[in-house]
Amino acid sequence: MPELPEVETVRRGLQQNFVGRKITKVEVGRERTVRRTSREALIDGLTGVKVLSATRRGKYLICALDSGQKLMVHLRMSGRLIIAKPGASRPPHTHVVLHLAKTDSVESELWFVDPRTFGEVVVFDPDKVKTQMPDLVNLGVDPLTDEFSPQILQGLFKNRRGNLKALLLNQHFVAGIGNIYADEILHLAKLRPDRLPGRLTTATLTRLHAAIVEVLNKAVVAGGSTLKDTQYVDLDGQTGSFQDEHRVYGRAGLQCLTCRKGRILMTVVAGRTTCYCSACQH
DNA sequence: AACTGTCCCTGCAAGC
DNA sequence: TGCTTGCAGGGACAGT
Repeated sequence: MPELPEVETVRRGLQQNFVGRKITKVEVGRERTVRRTSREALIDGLTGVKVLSATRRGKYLICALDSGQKLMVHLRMSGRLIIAKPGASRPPHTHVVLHLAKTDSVESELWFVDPRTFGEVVVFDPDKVKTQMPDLVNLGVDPLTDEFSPQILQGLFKNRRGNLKALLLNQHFVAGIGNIYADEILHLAKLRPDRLPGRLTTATLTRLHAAIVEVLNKAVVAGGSTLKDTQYVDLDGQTGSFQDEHRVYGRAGLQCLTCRKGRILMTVVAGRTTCYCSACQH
């Protein structure tokens, strides 16, 4: 499922294949994908417009447009952005198609494909972000920015109750961590998912901070994780390889690869399937 | 206020 | 074999 590393990989693809190009035509199939506004709003907002940049905040992709508006794409569970040649056969669940003007005499299309239809495509006015995109305003710190430090983490976790994993998954605190990377991060930091965030020492928080940065950066280098379930691929249709480096996710019942002593347990924490080592996570 | 549970949706896999 | 059932999960929202 697209989390920060997958979204960052897609962003890099957009940088290569989408930024600088002009959108000549917009097709919207399923209206649920544009539910925040409307089919007409997306078509009006994108037709004839040039793309200036592709940035990311947490799991949100944001492209600045020469109209002054911005394009937001969220892949949610099963969304994919694919660059394709005009006329290529579109996969099932291709809900939005952007036709791009020729560059170097090559025409192409950007497809938004999303079987589970949780994903979203929106054009919004940056001046009205508070009312049009409240979730974007309430987003926490992005862990791959310089702003993210052990001190910031300490401030966010201070006096927090609930459990550690739920806090990692809460996008209002740290933005971009989903279920897979939360489990991998907690394993690397040697912390149980049910630890109390407010009780962690400075040394432990420093270790957790380092684990967040390390896991996410390694996953970005690997091009994200592709699972059987959602078949995440990048803009060119390439799979990621970080699933080969997973140490706990999807390994329930197996021996721990890190300590070789414990077994990987599977429980439910914060309403999500959770895998951790019974021996080396405390 | 802060935390937990439910829902949205489809494809796939397990079980009868 | 062919059906039904359950599960996967990001984030909004309702409930406690």
